[in-house]
Amino acid sequence: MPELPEVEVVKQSLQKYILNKKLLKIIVKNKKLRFPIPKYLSRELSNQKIIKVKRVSKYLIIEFEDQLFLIIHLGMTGTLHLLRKQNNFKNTNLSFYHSKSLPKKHNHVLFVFSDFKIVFNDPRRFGFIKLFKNKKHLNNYFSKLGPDPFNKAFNSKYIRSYFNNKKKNIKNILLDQRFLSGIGNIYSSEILNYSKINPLKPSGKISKNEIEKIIFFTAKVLKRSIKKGGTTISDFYSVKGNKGSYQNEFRAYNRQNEPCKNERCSGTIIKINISNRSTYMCNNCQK
DNA sequence: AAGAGGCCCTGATAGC
DNA sequence: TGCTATCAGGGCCTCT
Repeated sequence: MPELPEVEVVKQSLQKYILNKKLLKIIVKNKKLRFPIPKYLSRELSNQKIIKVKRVSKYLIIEFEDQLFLIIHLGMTGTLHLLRKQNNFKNTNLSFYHSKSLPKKHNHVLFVFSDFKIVFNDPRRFGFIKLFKNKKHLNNYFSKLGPDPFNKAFNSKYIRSYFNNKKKNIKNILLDQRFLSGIGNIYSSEILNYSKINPLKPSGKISKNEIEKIIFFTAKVLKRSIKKGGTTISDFYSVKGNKGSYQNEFRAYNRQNEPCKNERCSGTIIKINISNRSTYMCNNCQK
């Protein structure tokens, strides 16, 4: 599910609550995720202070003191939820935790802080959590990823040399995290519709002008989506439980049989299948 | 060696 | 209040 904008939204909301806070402990309710959650996680991270919250590609990186780096990938359906502690019962010591959006099932991990908890929920279990004990191991893990779309390294020269005679179609290239990190199935369709490029076009045949469009619209689409709180199709929420609204601005994704929104285009959005994934494109202007 | 395809998993929805 | 098939935001692995 979550692509770069959604992970960025989660990062920004998460950071408000956990930055400079001490994690008391981690409770693992169900260790079965994409990779099993290691047993030593709570032991290593208990009573450690969080000094930085970052996003790299579709990964969240929570940095603790003493070179401990916790990586969270949300997979298709992973979400983080804030549970606030509230003391609303006068004359008693009773307290309860409140969340705006916490599902009842598939709450895998609880990160416990002094007056709130963060819950990692993931029905499909494609998400995962990893711990790296020094920066070298962390950097090594990310070394195969292509540039972030907002990084200057994602430029015309880099793209041209990467595309160099490649036969792989442009849609699959955009999804390839070794080329560019952070784009997924929704935003690849959006970017190619704005850029008026056929998703099946071999990347080696993409013109210099089209490369400029890809750079421009990638930044435009992703920034706009972050501004709108990401895309919520069914179950994406910020840590605070807010839904995104970028789905209201879709130009291609989920719009089959509807008119293309590009200026002076009378085409229709169609749904095609590329490598077993739905792809949306205009049958007129995406050449 | 690049590229295609299978697979991991649960839940929602459509059609019978 | 059935059953079955299909599809869903990702990415790793294997095979050719």
